[in-house]
Amino acid sequence: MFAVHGYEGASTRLLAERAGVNLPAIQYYFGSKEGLYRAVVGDIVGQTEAHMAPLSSKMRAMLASSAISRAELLELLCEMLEAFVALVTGGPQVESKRLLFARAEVEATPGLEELHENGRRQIFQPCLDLVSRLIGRPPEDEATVLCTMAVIGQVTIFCHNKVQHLLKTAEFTPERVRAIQALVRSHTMAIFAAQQPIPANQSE
Amino acid sequence: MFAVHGYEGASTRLLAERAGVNLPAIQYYFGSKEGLYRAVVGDIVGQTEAHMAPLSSKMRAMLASSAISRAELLELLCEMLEAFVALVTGGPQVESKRLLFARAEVEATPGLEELHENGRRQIFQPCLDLVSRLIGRPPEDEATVLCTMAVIGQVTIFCHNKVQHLLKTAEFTPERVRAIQALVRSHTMAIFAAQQPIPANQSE
DNA sequence: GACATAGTCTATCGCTCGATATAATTCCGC
DNA sequence: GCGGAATTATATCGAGCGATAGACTATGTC
Repeated sequence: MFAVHGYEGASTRLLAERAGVNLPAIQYYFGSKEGLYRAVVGDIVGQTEAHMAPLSSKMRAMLASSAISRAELLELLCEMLEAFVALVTGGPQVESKRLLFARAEVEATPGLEELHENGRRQIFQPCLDLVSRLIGRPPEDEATVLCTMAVIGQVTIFCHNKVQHLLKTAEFTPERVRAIQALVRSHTMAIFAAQQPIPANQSE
Repeated sequence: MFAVHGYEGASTRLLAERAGVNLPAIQYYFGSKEGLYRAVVGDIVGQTEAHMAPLSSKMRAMLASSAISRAELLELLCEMLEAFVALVTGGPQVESKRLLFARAEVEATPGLEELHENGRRQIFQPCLDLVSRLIGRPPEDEATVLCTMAVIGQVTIFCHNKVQHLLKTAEFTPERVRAIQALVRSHTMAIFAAQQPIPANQSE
Protein backbone atom coordinates (compact mmCIF):
# COMPACT_ATOMS: atom_id res chain seq x y z
CA MET A 1 0.00 0.00 0.00
CA PHE A 2 2.83 2.40 0.84
CA ALA A 3 4.52 1.55 -2.44
CA VAL A 4 1.39 1.94 -4.53
CA HIS A 5 -0.22 4.95 -2.85
CA GLY A 6 2.77 6.60 -1.20
CA TYR A 7 3.18 7.37 2.47
CA GLU A 8 0.51 10.06 2.64
CA GLY A 9 -1.79 8.26 0.27
CA ALA A 10 -1.89 5.03 2.23
CA SER A 11 -4.26 5.91 5.05
CA THR A 12 -4.23 3.99 8.29
CA ARG A 13 -7.83 3.00 7.66
CA LEU A 14 -6.91 1.46 4.32
CA LEU A 15 -3.89 -0.27 5.80
CA ALA A 16 -5.89 -1.71 8.68
CA GLU A 17 -8.65 -2.89 6.39
CA ARG A 18 -6.26 -4.60 3.97
CA ALA A 19 -4.43 -6.22 6.86
CA GLY A 20 -7.74 -7.43 8.30
CA VAL A 21 -7.15 -5.76 11.64
CA ASN A 22 -8.73 -2.89 13.52
CA LEU A 23 -7.57 0.67 13.18
CA PRO A 24 -5.80 1.20 16.52
CA ALA A 25 -3.75 -1.96 16.00
CA ILE A 26 -1.25 0.14 14.04
CA GLN A 27 -0.57 2.39 17.00
CA TYR A 28 -0.66 -0.58 19.37
CA TYR A 29 1.97 -2.61 17.56
CA PHE A 30 4.05 0.02 15.75
CA GLY A 31 3.53 3.12 17.87
CA SER A 32 2.44 5.19 14.91
CA LYS A 33 1.90 5.12 11.17
CA GLU A 34 5.49 6.20 10.78
CA GLY A 35 6.60 3.27 12.93
CA LEU A 36 4.81 0.85 10.63
CA TYR A 37 6.39 2.54 7.67
CA ARG A 38 9.85 2.26 9.15
CA ALA A 39 9.21 -1.41 9.82
CA VAL A 40 8.31 -1.93 6.17
CA VAL A 41 11.39 -0.07 5.00
CA GLY A 42 13.56 -1.95 7.48
CA ASP A 43 12.26 -5.24 6.13
CA ILE A 44 13.17 -4.29 2.58
CA VAL A 45 16.57 -3.03 3.68
CA GLY A 46 17.13 -6.40 5.30
CA GLN A 47 16.11 -8.20 2.12
CA THR A 48 18.50 -6.05 0.13
CA GLU A 49 21.40 -6.68 2.47
CA ALA A 50 20.76 -10.42 2.46
CA HIS A 51 20.55 -10.41 -1.32
CA MET A 52 23.75 -8.48 -1.87
CA ALA A 53 25.78 -9.96 0.98
CA PRO A 54 27.49 -12.84 -0.85
CA LEU A 55 28.52 -10.68 -3.78
CA SER A 56 29.66 -7.89 -1.48
CA SER A 57 31.98 -10.14 0.47
CA LYS A 58 33.27 -11.72 -2.73
CA MET A 59 34.05 -8.30 -4.10
CA ARG A 60 35.73 -7.16 -0.90
CA ALA A 61 37.91 -10.24 -0.99
CA MET A 62 38.92 -9.75 -4.59
CA LEU A 63 39.63 -6.06 -4.19
CA ALA A 64 41.76 -6.83 -1.14
CA SER A 65 43.99 -9.18 -3.11
CA SER A 66 46.84 -7.15 -4.53
CA ALA A 67 46.60 -7.97 -8.21
CA ILE A 68 43.28 -7.92 -9.97
CA SER A 69 42.97 -7.75 -13.71
CA ARG A 70 40.86 -5.32 -15.64
CA ALA A 71 38.76 -8.20 -16.93
CA GLU A 72 38.06 -9.31 -13.36
CA LEU A 73 37.05 -5.79 -12.36
CA LEU A 74 34.67 -5.63 -15.30
CA GLU A 75 33.25 -9.03 -14.50
CA LEU A 76 32.65 -7.93 -10.90
CA LEU A 77 30.83 -4.81 -12.09
CA CYS A 78 28.63 -6.87 -14.40
CA GLU A 79 27.81 -9.29 -11.60
CA MET A 80 26.99 -6.37 -9.35
CA LEU A 81 24.59 -4.94 -11.91
CA GLU A 82 23.06 -8.34 -12.59
CA ALA A 83 22.50 -8.80 -8.87
CA PHE A 84 20.85 -5.38 -8.80
CA VAL A 85 18.55 -6.40 -11.63
CA ALA A 86 17.69 -9.60 -9.80
CA LEU A 87 17.05 -7.59 -6.64
CA VAL A 88 14.49 -5.28 -8.20
CA THR A 89 12.80 -7.92 -10.33
CA GLY A 90 12.59 -10.89 -7.97
CA GLY A 91 12.11 -12.02 -4.42
CA PRO A 92 9.07 -11.57 -2.21
CA GLN A 93 6.78 -8.59 -2.88
CA VAL A 94 8.69 -7.64 -6.01
CA GLU A 95 6.25 -5.10 -7.27
CA SER A 96 6.08 -3.26 -3.95
CA LYS A 97 9.82 -3.37 -3.47
CA ARG A 98 10.47 -1.93 -6.91
CA LEU A 99 7.92 0.82 -6.48
CA LEU A 100 9.26 1.68 -3.05
CA PHE A 101 12.75 1.92 -4.49
CA ALA A 102 11.49 4.31 -7.10
CA ARG A 103 9.64 6.33 -4.48
CA ALA A 104 12.75 6.59 -2.37
CA GLU A 105 14.24 8.71 -5.14
CA VAL A 106 11.35 11.13 -5.18
CA GLU A 107 9.47 11.24 -1.91
CA ALA A 108 10.79 12.88 1.22
CA THR A 109 9.02 10.72 3.76
CA PRO A 110 10.31 9.45 7.10
CA GLY A 111 12.39 6.32 6.80
CA LEU A 112 12.79 6.43 3.06
CA GLU A 113 16.14 8.06 3.59
CA GLU A 114 17.21 4.84 5.24
CA LEU A 115 16.18 2.97 2.11
CA HIS A 116 18.05 5.40 -0.07
CA GLU A 117 21.12 5.35 2.14
CA ASN A 118 21.00 1.56 1.99
CA GLY A 119 20.91 1.63 -1.79
CA ARG A 120 23.83 3.99 -1.81
CA ARG A 121 25.83 1.72 0.46
CA GLN A 122 24.85 -1.66 -1.04
CA ILE A 123 24.76 -0.78 -4.73
CA PHE A 124 26.21 2.57 -5.60
CA GLN A 125 29.37 2.56 -3.50
CA PRO A 126 30.62 -0.85 -4.71
CA CYS A 127 29.89 0.10 -8.31
CA LEU A 128 31.62 3.43 -7.80
CA ASP A 129 34.74 1.70 -6.53
CA LEU A 130 34.78 -0.64 -9.51
CA VAL A 131 34.17 2.12 -12.03
CA SER A 132 36.86 4.16 -10.32
CA ARG A 133 39.41 1.46 -11.00
CA LEU A 134 38.10 0.77 -14.49
CA ILE A 135 38.46 4.34 -15.67
CA GLY A 136 41.51 5.05 -13.55
CA ARG A 137 40.08 7.99 -11.64
CA PRO A 138 39.55 8.41 -7.91
CA PRO A 139 36.01 7.70 -6.67
CA GLU A 140 35.72 11.28 -5.43
CA ASP A 141 35.99 12.64 -8.98
CA GLU A 142 32.76 13.95 -10.35
CA ALA A 143 33.41 12.15 -13.63
CA THR A 144 33.57 8.84 -11.76
CA VAL A 145 30.33 9.55 -9.95
CA LEU A 146 28.53 10.61 -13.12
CA CYS A 147 29.75 7.55 -15.03
CA THR A 148 28.63 5.23 -12.24
CA MET A 149 25.23 6.90 -12.10
CA ALA A 150 24.76 6.51 -15.85
CA VAL A 151 25.66 2.83 -15.70
CA ILE A 152 23.34 2.19 -12.77
CA GLY A 153 20.61 4.20 -14.47
CA GLN A 154 20.32 1.39 -16.98
CA VAL A 155 18.90 -0.71 -14.17
CA THR A 156 16.98 1.81 -12.06
CA ILE A 157 14.74 2.72 -14.98
CA PHE A 158 13.16 -0.70 -14.67
CA CYS A 159 12.00 0.25 -11.16
CA HIS A 160 9.72 2.92 -12.56
CA ASN A 161 6.03 2.38 -12.49
CA LYS A 162 4.64 3.85 -15.63
CA VAL A 163 7.62 3.06 -17.79
CA GLN A 164 6.55 -0.54 -17.59
CA HIS A 165 3.51 0.36 -19.66
CA LEU A 166 5.92 0.44 -22.58
CA LEU A 167 6.06 -3.33 -22.35
CA LYS A 168 3.16 -5.50 -23.34
CA THR A 169 3.11 -7.27 -20.00
CA ALA A 170 4.18 -5.64 -16.75
CA GLU A 171 5.35 -8.84 -15.15
CA PHE A 172 9.03 -9.65 -14.88
CA THR A 173 9.17 -13.21 -16.12
CA PRO A 174 12.41 -15.13 -15.63
CA GLU A 175 13.11 -14.82 -19.34
CA ARG A 176 12.67 -11.09 -19.23
CA VAL A 177 14.91 -10.78 -16.19
CA ARG A 178 17.62 -12.77 -17.95
CA ALA A 179 17.20 -10.60 -21.03
CA ILE A 180 17.68 -7.44 -18.97
CA GLN A 181 20.69 -8.88 -17.22
CA ALA A 182 22.28 -9.90 -20.51
CA LEU A 183 21.48 -6.49 -21.95
CA VAL A 184 23.05 -4.57 -19.07
CA ARG A 185 26.05 -6.87 -19.14
CA SER A 186 26.69 -6.40 -22.84
CA HIS A 187 26.23 -2.62 -22.56
CA THR A 188 28.56 -2.38 -19.61
CA MET A 189 31.13 -4.57 -21.31
CA ALA A 190 30.96 -2.35 -24.38
CA ILE A 191 31.21 0.84 -22.35
CA PHE A 192 34.33 -0.16 -20.45
CA ALA A 193 35.92 -2.39 -23.04
CA ALA A 194 36.19 0.49 -25.49
CA GLN A 195 37.90 2.49 -22.78
CA GLN A 196 41.63 2.90 -23.17
CA PRO A 197 43.54 0.60 -20.82
CA ILE A 198 44.19 2.05 -17.39
CA PRO A 199 46.91 4.71 -17.60
CA ALA A 200 48.56 2.87 -14.70
CA ASN A 201 48.58 6.00 -12.56
CA GLN A 202 45.83 4.95 -10.21
CA SER A 203 46.79 4.42 -6.60
CA GLU A 204 47.92 1.04 -5.20
CA MET B 1 5.40 23.08 -4.90
CA PHE B 2 3.81 20.18 -6.76
CA ALA B 3 7.23 18.91 -7.75
CA VAL B 4 8.70 19.20 -4.27
CA HIS B 5 5.75 18.08 -2.16
CA GLY B 6 3.75 16.03 -4.64
CA TYR B 7 0.15 16.59 -5.65
CA GLU B 8 -1.38 15.66 -2.32
CA GLY B 9 1.39 17.25 -0.31
CA ALA B 10 1.05 20.66 -1.92
CA SER B 11 -2.03 22.04 -0.18
CA THR B 12 -4.07 24.79 -1.75
CA ARG B 13 -3.32 26.95 1.26
CA LEU B 14 0.42 26.56 0.72
CA LEU B 15 0.08 27.18 -3.00
CA ALA B 16 -1.99 30.31 -2.50
CA GLU B 17 0.38 31.65 0.13
CA ARG B 18 3.47 31.10 -2.03
CA ALA B 19 1.73 32.69 -5.00
CA GLY B 20 0.75 35.67 -2.87
CA VAL B 21 -2.93 35.28 -3.63
CA ASN B 22 -5.97 34.35 -1.60
CA LEU B 23 -7.17 30.81 -1.24
CA PRO B 24 -10.26 30.83 -3.47
CA ALA B 25 -8.26 32.31 -6.35
CA ILE B 26 -7.28 28.77 -7.30
CA GLN B 27 -10.88 27.73 -7.84
CA TYR B 28 -11.67 31.04 -9.46
CA TYR B 29 -8.97 30.87 -12.11
CA PHE B 30 -8.37 27.15 -12.52
CA GLY B 31 -11.66 25.61 -11.46
CA SER B 32 -10.03 23.32 -8.96
CA LYS B 33 -6.72 22.22 -7.55
CA GLU B 34 -6.59 19.60 -10.26
CA GLY B 35 -7.12 22.31 -12.89
CA LEU B 36 -4.13 24.22 -11.58
CA TYR B 37 -2.12 21.02 -11.62
CA ARG B 38 -3.08 20.27 -15.19
CA ALA B 39 -2.09 23.80 -16.16
CA VAL B 40 1.33 23.25 -14.61
CA VAL B 41 1.77 19.93 -16.38
CA GLY B 42 0.54 21.42 -19.64
CA ASP B 43 3.13 24.16 -19.36
CA ILE B 44 5.92 21.66 -18.92
CA VAL B 45 4.61 19.53 -21.75
CA GLY B 46 4.71 22.63 -23.93
CA GLN B 47 8.28 23.35 -22.90
CA THR B 48 9.25 19.80 -23.72
CA GLU B 49 7.63 19.90 -27.14
CA ALA B 50 9.27 23.21 -27.94
CA HIS B 51 12.62 21.90 -26.82
CA MET B 52 12.46 18.69 -28.83
CA ALA B 53 10.71 20.07 -31.91
CA PRO B 54 13.75 20.97 -34.06
CA LEU B 55 15.47 17.66 -33.44
CA SER B 56 12.24 15.74 -33.97
CA SER B 57 11.66 17.25 -37.39
CA LYS B 58 15.31 16.79 -38.33
CA MET B 59 15.05 13.15 -37.40
CA ARG B 60 11.81 12.65 -39.27
CA ALA B 61 13.39 14.19 -42.37
CA MET B 62 16.46 11.99 -42.18
CA LEU B 63 14.50 8.81 -41.55
CA ALA B 64 12.25 9.64 -44.49
CA SER B 65 15.20 9.84 -46.87
CA SER B 66 15.76 6.42 -48.31
CA ALA B 67 19.39 5.81 -47.49
CA ILE B 68 20.71 6.58 -44.05
CA SER B 69 23.96 5.18 -42.79
CA ARG B 70 24.47 3.41 -39.51
CA ALA B 71 26.76 6.23 -38.39
CA GLU B 72 24.03 8.75 -39.08
CA LEU B 73 21.50 6.71 -37.08
CA LEU B 74 23.90 6.52 -34.19
CA GLU B 75 24.61 10.24 -34.38
CA LEU B 76 20.86 10.94 -34.32
CA LEU B 77 20.41 8.78 -31.24
CA CYS B 78 23.24 10.56 -29.46
CA GLU B 79 21.78 13.95 -30.33
CA MET B 80 18.41 12.76 -29.06
CA LEU B 81 19.92 11.71 -25.74
CA GLU B 82 21.92 14.90 -25.47
CA ALA B 83 18.77 16.91 -26.07
CA PHE B 84 17.07 14.88 -23.35
CA VAL B 85 19.91 15.68 -20.96
CA ALA B 86 19.63 19.36 -21.85
CA LEU B 87 15.88 19.17 -21.32
CA VAL B 88 16.09 17.85 -17.77
CA THR B 89 19.05 19.97 -16.71
CA GLY B 90 18.24 23.35 -18.20
CA GLY B 91 15.55 25.81 -19.09
CA PRO B 92 13.17 27.62 -16.76
CA GLN B 93 12.28 25.97 -13.45
CA VAL B 94 14.78 23.18 -14.01
CA GLU B 95 14.61 21.73 -10.56
CA SER B 96 10.83 21.54 -10.57
CA LYS B 97 10.70 20.13 -14.06
CA ARG B 98 13.15 17.39 -13.25
CA LEU B 99 11.36 16.46 -10.05
CA LEU B 100 8.02 16.43 -11.80
CA PHE B 101 9.43 14.15 -14.48
CA ALA B 102 10.62 11.78 -11.79
CA ARG B 103 7.26 11.93 -10.04
CA ALA B 104 5.47 11.13 -13.28
CA GLU B 105 7.12 7.72 -13.12
CA VAL B 106 5.87 7.00 -9.62
CA GLU B 107 2.77 8.98 -8.73
CA ALA B 108 -0.64 8.24 -10.11
CA THR B 109 -2.10 11.72 -9.96
CA PRO B 110 -4.44 13.41 -12.41
CA GLY B 111 -2.64 14.93 -15.36
CA LEU B 112 0.68 13.27 -14.73
CA GLU B 113 -0.29 10.66 -17.25
CA GLU B 114 -0.25 13.41 -19.82
CA LEU B 115 3.31 14.22 -18.80
CA HIS B 116 4.30 10.60 -19.02
CA GLU B 117 2.56 10.11 -22.35
CA ASN B 118 4.36 13.18 -23.60
CA GLY B 119 7.71 11.74 -22.54
CA ARG B 120 6.86 8.53 -24.30
CA ARG B 121 5.99 10.34 -27.49
CA GLN B 122 8.76 12.95 -27.48
CA ILE B 123 11.66 10.92 -26.15
CA PHE B 124 11.05 7.22 -25.98
CA GLN B 125 9.39 6.61 -29.33
CA PRO B 126 12.06 8.38 -31.41
CA CYS B 127 14.80 6.60 -29.51
CA LEU B 128 12.98 3.30 -29.94
CA ASP B 129 12.82 3.81 -33.69
CA LEU B 130 16.53 4.58 -33.87
CA VAL B 131 17.51 1.67 -31.65
CA SER B 132 15.25 -0.55 -33.74
CA ARG B 133 17.22 0.26 -36.87
CA LEU B 134 20.56 0.11 -35.08
CA ILE B 135 20.05 -3.41 -33.78
CA GLY B 136 18.04 -4.54 -36.78
CA ARG B 137 14.95 -5.60 -34.87
CA PRO B 138 11.39 -4.31 -35.15
CA PRO B 139 10.37 -1.72 -32.57
CA GLU B 140 7.67 -4.04 -31.28
CA ASP B 141 10.24 -6.58 -30.14
CA GLU B 142 10.67 -6.74 -26.41
CA ALA B 143 14.45 -6.76 -26.86
CA THR B 144 14.25 -3.46 -28.69
CA VAL B 145 12.10 -1.91 -25.97
CA LEU B 146 14.35 -3.15 -23.18
CA CYS B 147 17.48 -1.92 -24.94
CA THR B 148 15.95 1.50 -25.50
CA MET B 149 14.87 1.69 -21.87
CA ALA B 150 18.36 0.83 -20.65
CA VAL B 151 19.92 3.49 -22.87
CA ILE B 152 17.43 6.13 -21.77
CA GLY B 153 17.89 5.06 -18.16
CA GLN B 154 21.35 6.55 -18.31
CA VAL B 155 19.67 9.95 -18.52
CA THR B 156 16.55 9.53 -16.40
CA ILE B 157 18.60 8.69 -13.33
CA PHE B 158 19.73 12.31 -13.27
CA CYS B 159 16.11 13.34 -12.75
CA HIS B 160 16.04 11.65 -9.38
CA ASN B 161 15.95 13.78 -6.30
CA LYS B 162 18.02 12.01 -3.71
CA VAL B 163 20.48 10.53 -6.14
CA GLN B 164 21.85 14.00 -6.57
CA HIS B 165 23.10 13.86 -3.00
CA LEU B 166 25.82 11.63 -4.39
CA LEU B 167 27.31 14.72 -5.97
CA LYS B 168 28.97 17.43 -3.93
CA THR B 169 26.77 20.14 -5.36
CA ALA B 170 23.21 19.54 -6.54
CA GLU B 171 23.27 22.23 -9.18
CA PHE B 172 23.64 21.35 -12.85
CA THR B 173 26.33 23.74 -13.99
CA PRO B 174 26.95 24.05 -17.74
CA GLU B 175 30.19 22.10 -17.31
CA ARG B 176 28.39 19.29 -15.55
CA VAL B 177 25.69 19.18 -18.21
CA ARG B 178 28.32 18.95 -20.92
CA ALA B 179 30.09 16.22 -18.97
CA ILE B 180 26.88 14.19 -18.73
CA GLN B 181 26.15 14.68 -22.42
CA ALA B 182 29.66 13.58 -23.38
CA LEU B 183 29.36 10.62 -21.04
CA VAL B 184 26.06 9.43 -22.45
CA ARG B 185 27.33 9.94 -25.98
CA SER B 186 30.46 7.90 -25.43
CA HIS B 187 28.51 5.13 -23.70
CA THR B 188 25.91 4.99 -26.44
CA MET B 189 28.57 5.00 -29.14
CA ALA B 190 30.32 2.14 -27.39
CA ILE B 191 27.09 0.17 -26.91
CA PHE B 192 26.06 0.31 -30.55
CA ALA B 193 29.46 0.45 -32.17
CA ALA B 194 30.39 -2.93 -30.73
CA GLN B 195 27.19 -4.31 -32.20
CA GLN B 196 27.59 -6.47 -35.27
CA PRO B 197 26.64 -4.55 -38.45
CA ILE B 198 22.97 -4.73 -39.34
CA PRO B 199 22.14 -8.17 -40.79
CA ALA B 200 20.51 -6.32 -43.67
CA ASN B 201 17.20 -8.07 -43.07
CA GLN B 202 15.42 -5.11 -41.52
CA SER B 203 12.42 -3.72 -43.40
CA GLU B 204 12.59 -0.83 -45.89
C1' DG C 1 -23.54 59.39 -9.50
C1' DA C 2 -25.94 54.81 -10.32
C1' DC C 3 -24.90 50.42 -11.90
C1' DA C 4 -22.94 45.98 -13.75
C1' DT C 5 -18.91 43.30 -13.83
C1' DA C 6 -14.54 41.34 -12.27
C1' DG C 7 -11.87 40.06 -8.74
C1' DT C 8 -10.72 39.49 -3.72
C1' DC C 9 -11.77 38.89 0.95
C1' DT C 10 -13.34 36.32 5.42
C1' DA C 11 -15.68 32.64 7.24
C1' DT C 12 -17.09 28.21 7.11
C1' DC C 13 -18.84 23.71 5.29
C1' DG C 14 -18.28 18.66 4.92
C1' DC C 15 -14.88 15.35 4.93
C1' DT C 16 -10.81 12.52 5.94
C1' DC C 17 -6.79 12.21 8.36
C1' DG C 18 -3.83 10.11 12.45
C1' DA C 19 -4.35 9.27 17.03
C1' DT C 20 -6.50 8.02 21.45
C1' DA C 21 -9.68 7.13 25.42
C1' DT C 22 -12.30 3.62 26.94
C1' DA C 23 -14.91 -0.46 26.99
C1' DA C 24 -15.29 -5.25 25.58
C1' DT C 25 -13.07 -9.42 24.55
C1' DT C 26 -9.70 -13.10 24.28
C1' DC C 27 -5.88 -15.59 26.11
C1' DC C 28 -3.37 -18.19 29.57
C1' DG C 29 -1.16 -19.60 33.96
C1' DC C 30 -2.95 -21.26 38.03
C1' DG D 1 -13.00 -21.82 35.83
C1' DC D 2 -11.04 -17.78 37.68
C1' DG D 3 -8.28 -13.46 37.59
C1' DG D 4 -5.15 -10.51 35.40
C1' DA D 5 -2.74 -9.33 31.36
C1' DA D 6 -2.85 -8.89 26.41
C1' DT D 7 -5.41 -7.71 22.56
C1' DT D 8 -9.35 -5.93 19.95
C1' DA D 9 -13.49 -3.08 19.03
C1' DT D 10 -16.21 1.31 19.35
C1' DA D 11 -16.53 5.99 19.47
C1' DT D 12 -14.51 10.21 19.11
C1' DC D 13 -11.03 14.02 19.20
C1' DG D 14 -8.57 17.92 17.01
C1' DA D 15 -6.40 19.26 12.82
C1' DG D 16 -5.98 19.92 8.04
C1' DC D 17 -7.90 19.22 3.60
C1' DG D 18 -10.51 21.13 -0.91
C1' DA D 19 -14.20 23.75 -1.90
C1' DT D 20 -17.71 27.33 -1.57
C1' DA D 21 -20.94 31.00 0.14
C1' DG D 22 -21.47 35.55 0.47
C1' DA D 23 -19.92 40.15 1.56
C1' DC D 24 -16.65 43.53 0.02
C1' DT D 25 -13.81 46.39 -3.31
C1' DA D 26 -12.04 48.04 -7.57
C1' DT D 27 -13.07 49.33 -12.33
C1' DG D 28 -15.23 50.72 -16.51
C1' DT D 29 -19.77 52.53 -18.69
C1' DC D 30 -23.42 55.35 -19.33
